[in-house]
Amino acid sequence: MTTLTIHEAATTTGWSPRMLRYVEQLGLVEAPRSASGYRLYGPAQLQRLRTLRELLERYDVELGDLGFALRLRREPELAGALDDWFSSQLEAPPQRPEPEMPDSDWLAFEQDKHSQLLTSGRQDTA
Amino acid sequence: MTTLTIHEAATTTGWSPRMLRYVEQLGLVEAPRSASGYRLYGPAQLQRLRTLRELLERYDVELGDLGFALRLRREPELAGALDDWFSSQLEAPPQRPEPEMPDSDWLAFEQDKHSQLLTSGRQDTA
DNA sequence: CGCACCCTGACACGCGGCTGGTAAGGTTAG
DNA sequence: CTAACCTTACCAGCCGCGTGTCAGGGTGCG
Repeated sequence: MTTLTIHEAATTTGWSPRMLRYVEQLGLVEAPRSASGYRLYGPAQLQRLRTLRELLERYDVELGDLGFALRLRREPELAGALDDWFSSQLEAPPQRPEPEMPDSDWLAFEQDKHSQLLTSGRQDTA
Repeated sequence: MTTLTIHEAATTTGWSPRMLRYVEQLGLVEAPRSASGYRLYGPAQLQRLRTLRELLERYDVELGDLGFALRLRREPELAGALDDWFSSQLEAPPQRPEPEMPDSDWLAFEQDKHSQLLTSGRQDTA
């Protein structure tokens, strides 16, 4: 069995147990649990924790940023809305149709749907 | 000339002049300047500011998050690194449909999957 | 000319994220 | 049984974000 307890995982990855739980709470590295609820860190989780650390210092990003990036992946509509908003800044002409973009078809669909939602200016909510 | 000064733009978009400068500092909405340095808000900027506001409240994101999203668009290397990291284990735990499964079983399943990811997923700076 | 606006920079302040620590209780192994 | 772990939940200090405000100086227009 190549799984470590949270304390062991902490010492070998340079995080604190507290932060391991926090990182899990952010949804970034979730350790499987034993039958009684103990977190079990396997090689995959350890590797992920180390690369996470690497990411943070190499690019000077914060856990919260990664949490947001995660959210973008879990909420395509949000990602689409942002895509749309950012693209409205570029003076480039309507370059909507992508020639080679297989996996993002469904995403493009979402974007369109929500861009219309957003640009249909309704700010009367009070 | 359909440009507004920062104070006018503020009152018509619901931001404060202070926040307009802050938003610009984050790189989110940059207004062109007059010869003497005054910010000139045109229809495009005003629309962008309103949509930004809409984004923030509709999806409950923060300006800092948007700043990070902007950074992702300006630093493809960072975006790639995140892509890489997330793809090494991205599943949706809250959506796992299995009703009840012995802990040890799905634990083994997870670990197996992750080991495979690790051994085969040699990310050679893709 | 004067007033009202703009600029940048700086300080202030509340709130919430990050991180540690601790308490109360369950689990594992000797 | 005991000791050393683990769990969750809470409280506390630090710090940065969001925001207001002020100071010192420039601009535009009646």
